[in-house]
Amino acid sequence: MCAHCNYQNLLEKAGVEPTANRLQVLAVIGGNDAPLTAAEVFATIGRFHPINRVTVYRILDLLVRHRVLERISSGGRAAHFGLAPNKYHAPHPHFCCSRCGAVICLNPDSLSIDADNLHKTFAGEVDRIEVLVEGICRNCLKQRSNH
Amino acid sequence: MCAHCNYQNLLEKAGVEPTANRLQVLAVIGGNDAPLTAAEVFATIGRFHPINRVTVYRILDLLVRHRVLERISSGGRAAHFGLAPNKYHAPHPHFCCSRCGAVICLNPDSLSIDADNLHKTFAGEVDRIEVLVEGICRNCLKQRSNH
DNA sequence: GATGATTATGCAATATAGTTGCATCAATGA
DNA sequence: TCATTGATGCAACTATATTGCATAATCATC
Repeated sequence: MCAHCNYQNLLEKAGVEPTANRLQVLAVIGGNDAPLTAAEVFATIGRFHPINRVTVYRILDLLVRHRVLERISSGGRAAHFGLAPNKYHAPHPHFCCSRCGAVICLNPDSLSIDADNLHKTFAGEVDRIEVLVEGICRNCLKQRSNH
Repeated sequence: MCAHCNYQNLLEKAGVEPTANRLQVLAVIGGNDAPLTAAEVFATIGRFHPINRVTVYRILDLLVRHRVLERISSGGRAAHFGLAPNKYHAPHPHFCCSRCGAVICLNPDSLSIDADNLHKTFAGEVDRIEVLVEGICRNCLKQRSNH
């Protein structure tokens, strides 16, 4: 767990019951340095506690709606989930390897975005700006040069 | 068709045979002001020419690999496809309405990104930076205020 | 042209990711 | 204790995408 995050508190502040399953989901996601898919969360929890696949989907949905988690579009088919930005976690872009599919978090200040123009001119409501960097990851580059 | 794009040329320059199906796919996508899903491309072409669903998927894949099209992560489940940026089409962010799922193209200069830091420090290869703005579109805002 | 190789397409089956409907269980308040 | 609400489980289902293999079209060579 990150020193600043008490998962129980996070859930309560967001207005959702801190059930055992929800705490599990949050702990698994918070304990990883990269966003995870629903299937990964399910498999990880399932190694120690029985839980239903659908329950995982429902909890992920709920926590995204309550802004505890954020849903990250990964380039691939499955959505990834990470802790939502908050006081202690700055929003940051994600990298997605188009060869192996790995999704990793980038440093919050690796990119800077100026969205003034958007906010001034866009007629809808802007909730979130997601940045996805696509390319070939370090490992895949290495492998590619090995033949 | 956009004045600057001859689809036949686009395909030839990209090194792919300009078959009738490929031209169809490209024309449908190029003729729309917002990126389309595979299903939408399939349905649109299918109104006039018989084509197989799988063929559409394969053509989309091929054209993305050859950088004629770009795959846009839409927040929702289905990928969207638009013309890839080129001399005449600046890369631009996309907006995705979290209520109705609509995906629309934003003005290229509604956002400006500084990626120097990323390029200087990231150990992998960066091919593309995708920006997805999430929120509520104008129409949905209007509907929401109507009750 | 005819012939063989390569590429493109079609079709059926399958895989993957996510969703729905309904039953049950647990917690909460009257 | 009972009724109500919310959380979870389970099975079936939907949407999206992919695979394997057969056929058709195209291209290069004779």
